[in-house]
Amino acid sequence: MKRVKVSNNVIRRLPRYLRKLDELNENGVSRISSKELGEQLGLTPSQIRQDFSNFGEFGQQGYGYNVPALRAEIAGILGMERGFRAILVGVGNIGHALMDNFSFSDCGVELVAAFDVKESLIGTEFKSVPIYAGSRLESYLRENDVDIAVLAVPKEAAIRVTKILTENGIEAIWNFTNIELTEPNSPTIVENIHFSDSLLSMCYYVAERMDEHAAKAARAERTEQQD
Amino acid sequence: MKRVKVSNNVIRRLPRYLRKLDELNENGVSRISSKELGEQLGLTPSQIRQDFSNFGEFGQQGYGYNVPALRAEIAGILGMERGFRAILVGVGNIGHALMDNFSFSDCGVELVAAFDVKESLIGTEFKSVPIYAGSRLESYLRENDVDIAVLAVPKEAAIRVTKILTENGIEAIWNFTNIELTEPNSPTIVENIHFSDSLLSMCYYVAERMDEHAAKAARAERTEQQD
DNA sequence: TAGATTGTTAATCGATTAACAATC
DNA sequence: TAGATTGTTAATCGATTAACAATC
Repeated sequence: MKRVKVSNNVIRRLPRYLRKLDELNENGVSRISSKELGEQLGLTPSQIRQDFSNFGEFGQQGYGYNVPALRAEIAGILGMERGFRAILVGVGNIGHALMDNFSFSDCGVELVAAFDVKESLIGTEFKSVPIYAGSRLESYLRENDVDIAVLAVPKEAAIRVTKILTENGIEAIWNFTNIELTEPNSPTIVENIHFSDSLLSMCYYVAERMDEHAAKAARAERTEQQD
Repeated sequence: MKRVKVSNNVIRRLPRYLRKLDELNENGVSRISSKELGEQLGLTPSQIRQDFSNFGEFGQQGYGYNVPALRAEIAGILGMERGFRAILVGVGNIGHALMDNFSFSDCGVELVAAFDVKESLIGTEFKSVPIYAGSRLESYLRENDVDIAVLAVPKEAAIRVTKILTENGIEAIWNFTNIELTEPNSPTIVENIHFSDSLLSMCYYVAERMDEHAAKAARAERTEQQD
């Protein structure tokens, strides 16, 4: 059982560990030390051992970690065996891309239904997930056990839909809209995928890099003139 | 000019400031204090002032910050006025969704071309962005000035395409594939959008919440039995 | 001028890294 | 047994928060 509050930084590293362990598994590696794992992930062995020790003792002195066993532990910590049920609200571009490409089941999540207002979609199925009318969202939530809502509606509809979701007891919202959903007082868990935030952060680093290059070139220029 | 290395945490907050300032602007708010901004974003006033002070003095004692001016400063810091040029590699589900829905120009980035191997797409345009054959990627990079590549190809093609991109001097890769692109030695900037990492982190918090509820219920149960 | 609020220095807090005894 | 590597305690480092003089 988890006792102490584990920091967000640690939680964010867990999926990376999981992915690396899956990769090791595929390559037939069944055993790994924190030193080796650290090198492959760009982390210190200390950090890795500290991270794991938040949840238990998964290794063995003199040996390291058993890859499949550690993988199973982390999957358990992340709740992948709990069979969380999700619905998708908004089957537009991004919603459709998620249904088609993204493997919810690889994350241990079951996508049970989708909702949209577009007449041509309502009543159809995609990859055996039924698409219902948006107007049925509220009654569906009341009548079914749903943990997670994937919010992929247009910006204008986001607030209205969020209200329906939170008022009908959804645990968590995976937010693909570009609005700030996180409310200070709300008990609903919100996880944002903000494409523009991600791109802009990257742009900062590109700009920084270019400035460094320019500064270096300017210095070289000055040095040359001095000769 | 930027002198000191600014921490990643600060950089990740900049796009949030930007979004909030845009919202304030739309609502006709032209002036804000760090106290008020902090309340709206769930940050301390101290942190906000510290963040900004990494880049300059944007406020005024006794007054606060001018919203449009601060917005412009942050946009500048993020490199939004530099006219970075991007290409999209892979016009599948997610690539197409980005072309259709995502506003590159809102981030100050110009999407100049897209590439795919699908015959029916090659030679067409989408929203006035030309789609070329994947085989033309390398020559395009040599002949054109491109800063950013948006990588939205299937998993299997990711490594091969990344090699072409890095060998032809791309500055940064916005990675939508689920593979770990970050190489320790590579000079290429990589920004990952890992859907599954995001969903799994969220699942952890959902699981934690449920465990807390269960524990509370169990405690209540025991208390009742004692009576 | 008086009140408000900045930018910055100092204090605190938390996360990462180092060290090491325990033990496989 | 000897070597390797863990889990954990202590030390360091960095980020956040608090305090306050400067000043609009």
